[in-house]
Amino acid sequence: MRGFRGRGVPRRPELGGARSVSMEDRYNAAAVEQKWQRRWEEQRLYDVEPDPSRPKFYCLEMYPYPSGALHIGHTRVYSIGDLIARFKRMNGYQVLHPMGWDSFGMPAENYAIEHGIHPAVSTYANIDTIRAQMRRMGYSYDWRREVACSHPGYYKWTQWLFLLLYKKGLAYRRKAPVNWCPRCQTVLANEQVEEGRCWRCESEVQMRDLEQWCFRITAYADRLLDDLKLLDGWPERVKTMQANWIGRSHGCEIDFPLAGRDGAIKVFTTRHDTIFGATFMVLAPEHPLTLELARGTPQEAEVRAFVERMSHMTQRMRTTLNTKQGVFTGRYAVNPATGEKIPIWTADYVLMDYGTGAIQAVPAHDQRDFEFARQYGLPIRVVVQPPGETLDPGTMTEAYAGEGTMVNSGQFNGLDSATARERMADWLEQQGLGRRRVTYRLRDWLISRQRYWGAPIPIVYCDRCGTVPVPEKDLPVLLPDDVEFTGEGGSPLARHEGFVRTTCPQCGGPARRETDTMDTFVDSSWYYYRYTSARDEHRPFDVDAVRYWLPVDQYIGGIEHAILHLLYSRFITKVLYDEGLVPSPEPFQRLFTNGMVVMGGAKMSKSKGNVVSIEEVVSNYGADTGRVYILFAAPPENDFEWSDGGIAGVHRFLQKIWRLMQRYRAGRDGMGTAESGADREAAQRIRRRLHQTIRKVTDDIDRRWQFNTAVSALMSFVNDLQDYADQLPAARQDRDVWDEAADALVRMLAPFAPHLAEELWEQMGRTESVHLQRWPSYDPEIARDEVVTVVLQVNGKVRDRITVPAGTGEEELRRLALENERVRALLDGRQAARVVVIPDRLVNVVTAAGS
RNA sequence: GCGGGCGUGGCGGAACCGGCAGACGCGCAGGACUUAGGAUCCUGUGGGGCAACCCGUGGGAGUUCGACUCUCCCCGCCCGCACCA
Repeated sequence: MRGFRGRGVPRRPELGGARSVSMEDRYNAAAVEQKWQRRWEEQRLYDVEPDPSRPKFYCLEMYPYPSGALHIGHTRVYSIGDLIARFKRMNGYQVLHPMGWDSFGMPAENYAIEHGIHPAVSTYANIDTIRAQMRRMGYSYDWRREVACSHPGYYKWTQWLFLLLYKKGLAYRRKAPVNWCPRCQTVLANEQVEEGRCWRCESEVQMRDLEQWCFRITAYADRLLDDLKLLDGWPERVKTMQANWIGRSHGCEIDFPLAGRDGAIKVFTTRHDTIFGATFMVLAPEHPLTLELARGTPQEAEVRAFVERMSHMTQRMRTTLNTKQGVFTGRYAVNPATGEKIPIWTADYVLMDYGTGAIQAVPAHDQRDFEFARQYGLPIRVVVQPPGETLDPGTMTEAYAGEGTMVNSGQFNGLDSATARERMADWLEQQGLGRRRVTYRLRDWLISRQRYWGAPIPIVYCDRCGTVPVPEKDLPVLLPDDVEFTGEGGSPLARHEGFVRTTCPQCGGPARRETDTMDTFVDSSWYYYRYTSARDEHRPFDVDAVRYWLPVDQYIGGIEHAILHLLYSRFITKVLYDEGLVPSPEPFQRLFTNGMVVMGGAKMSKSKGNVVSIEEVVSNYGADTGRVYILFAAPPENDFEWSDGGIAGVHRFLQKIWRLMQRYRAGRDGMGTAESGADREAAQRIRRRLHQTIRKVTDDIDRRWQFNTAVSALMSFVNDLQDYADQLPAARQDRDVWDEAADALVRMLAPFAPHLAEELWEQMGRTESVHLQRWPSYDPEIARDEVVTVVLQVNGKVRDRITVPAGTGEEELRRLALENERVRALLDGRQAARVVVIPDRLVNVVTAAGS
């Protein structure tokens, strides 16, 4: 493959004397990287402003939570993003490439509780550390646009956003059951509950109803689902996850009248076709009717005890019990289809916050109802018969949930179940018994946090005026600095009298502030707008700037945000879009979810002690080596295993380029014009390989997103170039070809190894940064192979290879194949039954059918 | 259980539209240079066989002149969701 190697030609002829290169023999990454980082900063090389005369490209990586230090996983995301940003810049785009900090959140507050260091102090120290590390990696951010969501200049506008939603009726307060730790006196997020216990003090977590602020994301459920169709540039996987999360289902809401008293129980079902098979009903334990119905029945005490027991159990605890539990309420309802009296139960498998919190139980056709019926001896009635089978309630071992023919269903008997679903919906609506309904799995977004380190919710409670939003002119509602972090007794804000006590913006009377802060996902749901005018003090963002830059052309981040952050951002964007503040209904045109970096098979994490420090990589090999390695080690969507050997190999590659370029510079004056046949051919071959490499690298970056193969293409080309330098004395090498190759190679290197490329570029006598140059283009004519290897097969097996001019015709190839010695020997006098010719690729000689 | 993805040398991976399996790199072996090498360079490196050749992309079938690639079944691993009515 490497055409020039291994032919016994003396190695390394003069070419300026490879061993006597007067410049540094080795690339000194530390010195060069520092030099250029300083210069880029002095020149404000990566600052960018809108330029309507040029196409824009908004390249965004998910902003990080500023934990102690940058780790390898981070650098993967940023190295990919920086590659794309630099590549697009070199292709003539005006590239917005900003960075900021998701700097509110619980870890800083917990750190404060444990170490007595104020979250603001530790957070800003961490930011300084990470920013410095990012600079050492050489990422091309416009740092003037840096945002930190914990900065009052930022959260003022997060509060503005809250008020906007409040005004639109999309922010509201409601009682919601939450995980509550009685010892810590605070709410816990689901992920902070481990097997029913508080992660910090191991107390048993309770369910508690608390007043909570919510965003009405469910009002956008349809649009969030339907607009997924607009997102061509998103991974199917993420779209599927969002669609499942939203969980739209079409069905009916049906009223089941109570027997012997007024009132009815509303249920939601997607299988209203099975209503004739509803032999009992089940209410969620939390359903408001559960206790009410049981009152005065012999079952009252039992129901009361059951509901009480369930109230302490989280959803997770209920689910992990494999058996369903329930009790009879002592009351009956009337099946509106059959007129029968059916018992009303309450059970743990019915959830209050889905549908209506009550179900019609059709044990023959729902597996959960079936299990429950078998366990408690409730009747089972088949109303859908599967094709070619007759179900018998007595012998069934599981529910039949599929389609079939209606039986035991009055006037609907004989219909197929899909048709029956439509007819019965019509019938229910005509009879006033029910109505078609769409239900979602998606819940409203609970944004209250009983925590200090977040954006205060800008609401005031006044005895006279009630709930009053803080006027926009009074924003931001500042977080007080002087609070105590004890870890006991809930939010420090609630105990801070100076914060809580205020006056009502409406009547001027005494009032109390809301002490909950917002979920950090609110902060991150709009930060990509703030980048467009990060220091604007008068509005959340400059609408014109947003119109120029948005939507984000490429968003890059981990799969862990497939639902949360990405769904919330889409929601907030739609709210802003409806206000006419942003130009598109979707924030992120294309989304890329990169794989993790693992070590010893496990995700790198401090607690596992398998963290590779980025400092170590930079000081051992330099930032460029780290960047190229991370791009080369695996396709960007794969997880990959960090390997010390692998990074050393990449370092060798960069050193090899350095040495080769020093040889080129030293030997350049002695080079010629490669006129003789063999020399001409060698030079042309290099030129062809160069143009092929440009084609490959460009396509790999731009279309295929296969940076690993782009790097390997560069490696191959460098190998070829080195062979060329090794095989011929300088005088026989072509200076023009060398100049063209060196120029294009350094340009292509620029997005991968920006410091090395910049240094080489300067050495070549260029005065303007390589990062402001155009990406090299290739000439398809020059890239075209002149000769190709054509494979000769006999009955599909490779028997020989021949070299022919590219574009050799079918007839000629057939002739060459049939005349080929090896082919003839294998044919052994037999006739070719068929000859398949694929020009420039292969000839397959087939002797007989089926052989 | 449901949904999605993935199985290729000792390792990471390549093979883009059905056409040379293993590019590029790591590792390993041998060699050159060297006081030295953890620098650099050269050669070799899927398995079997002296060779012709045979086998080989998780396993089995199928379609095809031809399958890592397409279809079906099975096995294994990973991810997501999980009592959502």
